[in-house]
Amino acid sequence: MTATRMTRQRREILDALDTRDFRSAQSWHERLRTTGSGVGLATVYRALQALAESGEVDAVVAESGETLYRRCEAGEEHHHHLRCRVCGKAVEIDVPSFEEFAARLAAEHGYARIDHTIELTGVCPDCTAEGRA
Amino acid sequence: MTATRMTRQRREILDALDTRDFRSAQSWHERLRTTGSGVGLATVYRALQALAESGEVDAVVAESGETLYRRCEAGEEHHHHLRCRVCGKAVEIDVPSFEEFAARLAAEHGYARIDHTIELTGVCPDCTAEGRA
DNA sequence: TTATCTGCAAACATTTTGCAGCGAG
DNA sequence: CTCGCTGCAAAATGTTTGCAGATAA
Repeated sequence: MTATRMTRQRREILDALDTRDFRSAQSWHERLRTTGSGVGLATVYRALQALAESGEVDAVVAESGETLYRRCEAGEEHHHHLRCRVCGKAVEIDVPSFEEFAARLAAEHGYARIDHTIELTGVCPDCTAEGRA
Repeated sequence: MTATRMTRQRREILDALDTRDFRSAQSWHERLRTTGSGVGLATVYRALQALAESGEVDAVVAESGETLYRRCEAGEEHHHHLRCRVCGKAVEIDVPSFEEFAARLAAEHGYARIDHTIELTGVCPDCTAEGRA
């Protein structure tokens, strides 16, 4: 049996994740240190991985190859994001009928165990205003 | 002014790329060596980068964080892929009206300079048959 | 008690860069 | 002749792992 211990570090990470931004493991770690926590980087990586696996956080791979994490809404199901390339802020969007479309397409080509990723990126209103892009 | 010289290495890389598979830079490099070419790994990275920038190859980021490259059809426009998670084989697909959908959505949220990535993955018929997944 | 978690440092994998020499134009 | 390209090896990045000690349950 695999348990999951709620350690101080784990709690701190969960707390820090309580924002709507997608950030890299390193970024979260930095934020934690700033906030006074002494969590180790490896621990952050391990925790985020575990959380992603159990579905408590979303993970997306950026163009740079970094993996970005963000807290999921509780009980949330499959969804997609529109993320700002500059500040990382993301809004959740609804892609109606896409699941269905993907399934049909997959069947057509004989592919099994289909999965899909839709990444929408742009520059959010704030960043546009500040000319940061 | 920036020129682009057609060297032996560049030609070899372009030739090797003449297949429909998405592969990592390292994988293409390995293939080149097998084929008898002595191109250096750094050169392959630099060439693929340049080619991706000029639109001659497609680049996608895998879940592992690796960047995968594939030759583009000449004059091809925006399109998407259904890629096999096991062998990497990809078929091109058409996602009707998605561009339009993305644009509308972006406007709704005030996001500018929208871009999107749709990655469909699955296990292709061959790999399913061979129980490789 | 004891299996899991933690921190650290070392190991890894992928990609980038510095530099001296080569060679396309 | 020039300036971009190449190979090599070193460096940078992002992430993972081994291990001994700490600690939830």
